[in-house]
Amino acid sequence: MSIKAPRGTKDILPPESAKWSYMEKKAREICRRYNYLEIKTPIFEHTELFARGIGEGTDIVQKEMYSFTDRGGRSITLRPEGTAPVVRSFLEQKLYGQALPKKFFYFGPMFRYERPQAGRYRQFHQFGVEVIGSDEPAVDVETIILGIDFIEELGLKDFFVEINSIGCPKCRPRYLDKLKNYLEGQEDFCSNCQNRIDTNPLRVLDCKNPDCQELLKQAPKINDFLCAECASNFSQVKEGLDYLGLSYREDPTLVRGLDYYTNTVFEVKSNDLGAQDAIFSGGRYNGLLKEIGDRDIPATGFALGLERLELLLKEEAANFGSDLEVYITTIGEEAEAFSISLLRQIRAAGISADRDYGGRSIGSQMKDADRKNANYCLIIGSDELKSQAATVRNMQTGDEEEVALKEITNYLTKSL
RNA sequence: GUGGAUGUAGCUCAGUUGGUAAGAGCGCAGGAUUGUGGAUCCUGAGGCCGAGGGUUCGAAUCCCUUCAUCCACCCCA
Repeated sequence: MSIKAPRGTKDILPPESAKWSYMEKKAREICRRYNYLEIKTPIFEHTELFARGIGEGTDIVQKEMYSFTDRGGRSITLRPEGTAPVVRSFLEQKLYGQALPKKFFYFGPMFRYERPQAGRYRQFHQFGVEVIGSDEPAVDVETIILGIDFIEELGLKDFFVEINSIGCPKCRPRYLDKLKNYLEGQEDFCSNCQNRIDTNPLRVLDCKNPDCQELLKQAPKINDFLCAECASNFSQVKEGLDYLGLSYREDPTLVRGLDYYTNTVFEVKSNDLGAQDAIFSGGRYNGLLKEIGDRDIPATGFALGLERLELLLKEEAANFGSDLEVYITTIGEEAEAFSISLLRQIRAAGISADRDYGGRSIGSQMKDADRKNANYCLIIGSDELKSQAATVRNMQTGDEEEVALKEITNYLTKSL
């Protein structure tokens, strides 16, 4: 094999693909219950959308984007995340003229140029929700609990929620000043952190270096600097989560890698993943619509990594495949020819049915039926053609019964 | 982008100091059972030993390069 899938991409084959269908089906069902409607946006956008939306200084924009120049000389980027495109669409289609907020969900592939690792791919898939046009803490709470419902109904138990508020453009600068002052007074931060003190001091907070973490214990906490509005907003979010009985950890060092966040940010992590342990995360991005479209409209949402979720669903793979209901084995050419119309008739009745195409021995056909986990085998040979009946074999019990051909779909429908 | 580990049959893996070493199990195909699956037994197909180059009389084995995978860092979904 000379041509392989590009680095960081992968094929999703049966039976694994059944798990993906199941995850998507479940997500759609939850969204229906919460009255979130699907939005589909292009897989590529103008590079500028992400540069401005996500932030020029972020890792995503600086080193992770799949960007190229198209034949018309435009700079195009394969979307690295879903929020900026949804916001672009909202603004372009002038949805702000409708009753707000608008509640959307989306599915689809995202692209980031990174070294692949457990739970991290260059093409990966996200399920996300966005609520545009409300500043109510109740909306933040709703998106979080929607995501929690989703993963809980898929059977996940071993996860935890971390939340924080990173304030707004009114109160954050005051905090950043204080933080910067403190950080500059320390000598012993790692080189990475040293660089960030100037470029993005907030990001110093989530450095994983234990020495840095130690130094950060004394650092000023943003919670002490939130303006009255942000503080009230944050406590209402926490109150909402309390009402719902959702336990969470407040983590004052939780900040996000994307520039557009304001107020509430959160991450939901698993204990069963490797270093890439975030299942879904998000928060409020009240500044993004202004940044992209000069309209001051608040919004909030999250994105969930489907590959990571799928890793956590690995063990129950067997539950997601569906068995074949009927397998037709034939003996002789006449029976084989006849089975074509019988198959269609059975399939038309809504029953899944298949056959062997190799003209093989009855034994081989039965073996194939067994491998496909068929519930019933129909045996059609010259005897059956003569009597216009089929031998129906229950593959679990081995019991066999003669059933008239014109009764066959009724019989199968009742038995299955 | 940085560091470490690993690439041998469809899958999981053996392969000794470089020298009859291209192997096993599972899976697949056929048969024992030509009209009956699962168990057992028999037979068979399937490999450029990741790729390229080098050292050597001789390379799956040693060296270099490259590609890929896994893990960690960075960062995130």
